[in-house]
Amino acid sequence: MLQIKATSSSSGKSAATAAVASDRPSGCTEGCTFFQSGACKTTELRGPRTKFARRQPVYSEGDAATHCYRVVEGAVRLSRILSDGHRQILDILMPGDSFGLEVADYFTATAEAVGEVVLLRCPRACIERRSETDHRRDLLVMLSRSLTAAQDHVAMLGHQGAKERVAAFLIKLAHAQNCGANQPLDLPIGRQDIADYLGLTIETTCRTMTDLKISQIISIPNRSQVVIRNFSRLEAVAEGDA
Amino acid sequence: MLQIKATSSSSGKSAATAAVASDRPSGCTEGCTFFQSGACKTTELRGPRTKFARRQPVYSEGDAATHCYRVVEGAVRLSRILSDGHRQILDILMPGDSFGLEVADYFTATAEAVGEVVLLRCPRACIERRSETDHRRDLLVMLSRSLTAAQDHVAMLGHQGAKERVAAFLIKLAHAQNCGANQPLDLPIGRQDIADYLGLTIETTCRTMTDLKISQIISIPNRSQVVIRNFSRLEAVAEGDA
DNA sequence: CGCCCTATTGAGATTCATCAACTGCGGTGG
DNA sequence: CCACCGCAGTTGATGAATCTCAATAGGGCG
Repeated sequence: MLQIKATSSSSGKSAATAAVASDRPSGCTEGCTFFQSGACKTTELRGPRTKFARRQPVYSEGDAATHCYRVVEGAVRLSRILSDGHRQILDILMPGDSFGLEVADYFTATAEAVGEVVLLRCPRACIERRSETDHRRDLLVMLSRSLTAAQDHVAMLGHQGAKERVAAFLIKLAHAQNCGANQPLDLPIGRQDIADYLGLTIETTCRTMTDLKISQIISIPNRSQVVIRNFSRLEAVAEGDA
Repeated sequence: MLQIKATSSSSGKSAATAAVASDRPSGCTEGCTFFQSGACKTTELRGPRTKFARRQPVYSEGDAATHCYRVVEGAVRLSRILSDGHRQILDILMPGDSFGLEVADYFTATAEAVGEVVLLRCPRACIERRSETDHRRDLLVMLSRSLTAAQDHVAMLGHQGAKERVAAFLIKLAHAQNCGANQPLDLPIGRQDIADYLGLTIETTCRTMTDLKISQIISIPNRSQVVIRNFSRLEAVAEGDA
């Protein structure tokens, strides 16, 4: 299996290279809306932005946790390389999602831009300093959401088969994109990434998708799009009523 | 397979029955040290305590999230029942661990006492009200720790085989109990619980443990204890160098 | 046009789940 | 004290699902 090794040196300021706006080391000031609308997925966000190119690491596992981020445009994948060389994708972050919120000195996962990505970037010092209740609360909400997502992930990996996993993934994507039946659904990541997210091999992922295609539940116009033909049958597959 | 159905009605105040101390609905006051020493695992904690008997639910999935908790004595298991009836244990909480911190209206998992358990119980209103920076920060630390634990869990379930999972579980337990080689390690939960935590069947869990025993890596004096004979070999197994 | 990379399909090996039987221990009651 | 029961754990045999290795296809780009 093709294993994607860490695509960057694991040390140091991987994020600094593509900074678009200067980040004042003392924290984001009046302009920054990082904490605003913590519960809102689609908001115009002001404040220092940073752009990342395809495959560029935002930060790597072990880097000093100096900033936290929110996705404005594009998608980011959170992953870890396990000791056996395999990669586990912990989360796919879409616009509105926050990450890097760990209250720890060093990041415990690697964050990489999937395609072109625009991020809102907030120095950790900012969080320490800002004591306004609302901001703190928003931070709690974001962390809490990440926790629930991780627990959902655990539940899925624990006792579900390949069909259930792939179906659940497609449904989750459809919800995130607000995409109904018979509308094209964009896959933000490739097959290998999907496989690493679902804890499967790329082959099993492929086969399962073709099975769904043969069953007329989805169609696959091209490699980066899927159309859900029959939502309820897809949901049935996700529930294990295959 | 024996499936443990939710052991309580899924509605309402499952936690109230065994309350030892009265909980003032307006929040825990001066006496409560829920937030103190958020980073410390072994601390004397003051404040309202609650005792739970073996198998008693602390709260159930779907209950209103009115309180959060910290384990003082004993162990608590966090679990979900999946749509196919299977159970996934999300976490085993030991003394010092906090849970129920979700910033949501309803709990997304069930918490049950494994044996006799003593908990510290803090009304959610308390969190909303207390704006002291340190408390907020402690809450963030606790949530952050839960998130990292869940991500570790995901990484394990994603790409590891049965041997790796069981070995990693034993090592994790040993660390939690500060237990070295050739010392008896207490298993706080039974085989079925271990299996549900590791995403395996009880049979596979058993077999894997006997394999470890045959390999002289561990010994099993009785069903609730394990002795790690060779720590480094166990670690090797956990890393996949079986 | 040809190359590269990703995705797909095929065949065989391996692991784990499933179904089923049995063991060992603790408690209960004759 | 022993017989019995019940439960948690263990072991065995089998099959299904997934991984692995290998070959092929297809799309984008110089």
